[in-house]
Amino acid sequence: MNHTKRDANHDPTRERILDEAERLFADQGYAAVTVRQITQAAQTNVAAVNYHFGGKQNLYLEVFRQRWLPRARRIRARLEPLEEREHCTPEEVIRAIAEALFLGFSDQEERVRHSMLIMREVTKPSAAFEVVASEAVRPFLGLVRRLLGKCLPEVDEQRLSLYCLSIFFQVLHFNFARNMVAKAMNRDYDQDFLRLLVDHMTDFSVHGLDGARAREREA
Amino acid sequence: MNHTKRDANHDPTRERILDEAERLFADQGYAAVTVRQITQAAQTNVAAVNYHFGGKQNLYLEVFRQRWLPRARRIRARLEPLEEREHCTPEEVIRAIAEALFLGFSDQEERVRHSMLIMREVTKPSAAFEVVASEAVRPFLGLVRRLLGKCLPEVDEQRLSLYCLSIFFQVLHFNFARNMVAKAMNRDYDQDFLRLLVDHMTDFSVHGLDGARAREREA
DNA sequence: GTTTGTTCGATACATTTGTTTGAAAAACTT
DNA sequence: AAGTTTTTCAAACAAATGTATCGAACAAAC
Repeated sequence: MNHTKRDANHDPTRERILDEAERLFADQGYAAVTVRQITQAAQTNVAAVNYHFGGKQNLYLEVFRQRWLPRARRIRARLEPLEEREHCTPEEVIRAIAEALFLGFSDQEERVRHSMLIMREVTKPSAAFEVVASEAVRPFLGLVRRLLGKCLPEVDEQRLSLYCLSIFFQVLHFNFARNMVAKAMNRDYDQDFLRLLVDHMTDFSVHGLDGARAREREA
Repeated sequence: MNHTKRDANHDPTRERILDEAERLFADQGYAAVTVRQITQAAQTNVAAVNYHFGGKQNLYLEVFRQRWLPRARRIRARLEPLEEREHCTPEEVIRAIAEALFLGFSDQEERVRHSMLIMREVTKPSAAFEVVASEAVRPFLGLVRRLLGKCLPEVDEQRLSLYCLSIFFQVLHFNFARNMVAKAMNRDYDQDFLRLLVDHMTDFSVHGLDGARAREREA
């Protein structure tokens, strides 16, 4: 009855399991991770997963609900100030997106973990996909769309969506394919490189929109 | 005599296993697929995988060697005519890339399968990654770089690499995240939509390069 | 101190996993 | 047609997997 430790958010074991589970799931994917790996990393017993989460599958979902989604909301919140402004340029919007998704994490490891989990869900949707799509991806893309739409009022719906996707995909991809990028660029993925990526992304995408703006001027 | 199996050259057990294995691995990932699923789909015995390939891991590698790589080479071959031409515009290069990666497959299912396999290797590199990277990705990016470099002779190395990656990532992503795209665009991923994507990709990326061209003119 | 509810951990359990085996069947060679 | 090699299959194997059980440890309430 009493909420002694029932405030699940402060149960150390539960928290440790969530942390390690997120790390391992991001790193290896759902099927490749075993409950024993998780509990061993969290320095507890095999049964702990079933006790606290009722099974492996539910633990996976809980990772998204309690770890991934809050972070996604935090990232999105960085873009909301732009929405209140009366006017902003495409460059400002795109740079804000790039900065949010490249630099909006507390460290590199968190950024990679976050990107990996979403990429895995896109690659092989599970029950978590619905949650992620409706609670994070759709609102985020919607926000981006509104922001861009405000700058480019004459661009038609479909084209606008494509621009949003092109921008979003580039950032996502530069985040998650960092091994390939590091190899292709022959560079470390350090903070400086991330800043370079923000600049590149912004430059490339702002000009990418020029087609739309030219079309707009004609109309 | 009843040689229903041996004489049909496209029906030998080995080929069927490779086909079904590729389909399943692309669909679910290495760890999530069981040998029994594969052999059942290929209408043969569990032992067949070990007899023909020496194990699950090696079958996975063989899928890349015998199915994925040849297809990747075929795709790349579509770009090679451009290299022989004395001069070509960025638009021609980018459109050729988009067309190769969007329309260069015999059907939609093959395109999706192909994209999924590479994305999975990027997400979680296995022994196959080295093969894919050195035999397909590196040569492809190298070719794209040479083609773009020919059009934009004054752009520095690093920037050129970033442009190549931005272009490559967009196509890859539009290919593999088709569920998300279809949902965001509220459209089917049919042939018409692919052609629309080619146009968008080309338009967006050609303008994306304008920053580089402007910088080039200044120099 | 006793009770009561919660957390934890060693162990057990039933499945499922990839792989092996040995013999039958088929295909090929002579 | 007989002999040899290659291929297929059912069954078995050990290891690993997710989950369930049950009692000990613990903390708070009485």
